[in-house]
Amino acid sequence: MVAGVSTSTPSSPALGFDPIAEAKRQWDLRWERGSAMAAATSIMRAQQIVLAAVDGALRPFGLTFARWEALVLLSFTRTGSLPLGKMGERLMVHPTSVTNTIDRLEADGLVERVPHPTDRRATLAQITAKGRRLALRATAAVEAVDFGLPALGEDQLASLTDVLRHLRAATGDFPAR
Amino acid sequence: MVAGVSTSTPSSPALGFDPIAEAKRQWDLRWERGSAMAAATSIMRAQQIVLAAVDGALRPFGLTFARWEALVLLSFTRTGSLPLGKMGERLMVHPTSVTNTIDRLEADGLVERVPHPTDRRATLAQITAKGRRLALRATAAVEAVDFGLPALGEDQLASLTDVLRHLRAATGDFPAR
DNA sequence: CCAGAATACTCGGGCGTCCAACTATCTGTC
DNA sequence: GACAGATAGTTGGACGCCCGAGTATTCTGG
Repeated sequence: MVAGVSTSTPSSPALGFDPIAEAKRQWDLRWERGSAMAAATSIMRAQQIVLAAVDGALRPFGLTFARWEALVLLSFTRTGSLPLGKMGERLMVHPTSVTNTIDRLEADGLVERVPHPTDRRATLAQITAKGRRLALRATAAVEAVDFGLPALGEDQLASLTDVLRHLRAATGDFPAR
Repeated sequence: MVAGVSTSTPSSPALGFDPIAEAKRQWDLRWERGSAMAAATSIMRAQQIVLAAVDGALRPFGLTFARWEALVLLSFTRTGSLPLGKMGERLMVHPTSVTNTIDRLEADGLVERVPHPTDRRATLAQITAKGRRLALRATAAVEAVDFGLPALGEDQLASLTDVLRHLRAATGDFPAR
């Protein structure tokens, strides 16, 4: 988790109000930076929602968001393989997370570990034929739920991605140029 | 973890480009809904960034985002206590997560479990004096890092919260009215 | 050419989140 | 008043994420 495997939203809306709006109201009464508090909390919650929707769509295929992302990344490459380190960079996760993800994909026969041809330190993850087939079907399912964002229009999606790109750039996700 | 305790961004920007922009480019060549893919991925990554920043700020106090949120929620109430179930609703997390969070806060003497006065099924989490003191100091630290969003302006924060509110409303986080 | 630094990956541990299942208790209805 | 159903919380298991530390290999400067 950020996050384990989840299928649905944790709790039903037993509340009669927006919990984040309420938190911001309370916050503004006492401290500073209420807007940042509300935005940060919204991001945390949005991640839960997206993850739950996508994981739910992937469950029938025995995949999770993390494993599916790795599979798709490999299927995008020319050779169907990538050093684990490169995968970590592209997926923006810690090296140990890649090890974990590939462990599980390999156990399911969707990926194979093969030695790097020239660098004996490195290991390549190679997608299998079975992995390619599953990736295609799973991807259709993820598209079908619109990545957990069916409620947003094209302009909202663009706005979201744009604002978050500023955040990522400032945090060093990629050279701000 | 959603997500364990993290202090910094996982990998340095060894890449010369934006991984999400690159993924969208590749995606648009093959499938549909590239905008949703990019937005969803951005949300996932933004959550990691925010969590890492806030957890880092809270580390000196022995707290995490989840535990700090719970502590602040209790400190906002009139009596300094709340049934665990209510906390789950407000924090928008699964009941078992609340149990876990309160377990750890209680182990540190920041919270106490007390029986509900009228409902013997329920348990109240009661913030202690020590908990109140720590919450104040920890909150200052979280404000100091701007909730992990120092790069965003007031308008960007508002835009972000607004778009994500649509998403949450559509997903049933609260009555859309 | 070789020692020290850097890089690639793995292992063990900790944390947070969810689900399924279970116990205890309350509530509504006949 | 009794029973079925709903509600509150916990336990055990699975997953993903991170960090610190350790091994193997490659790179680099004197």
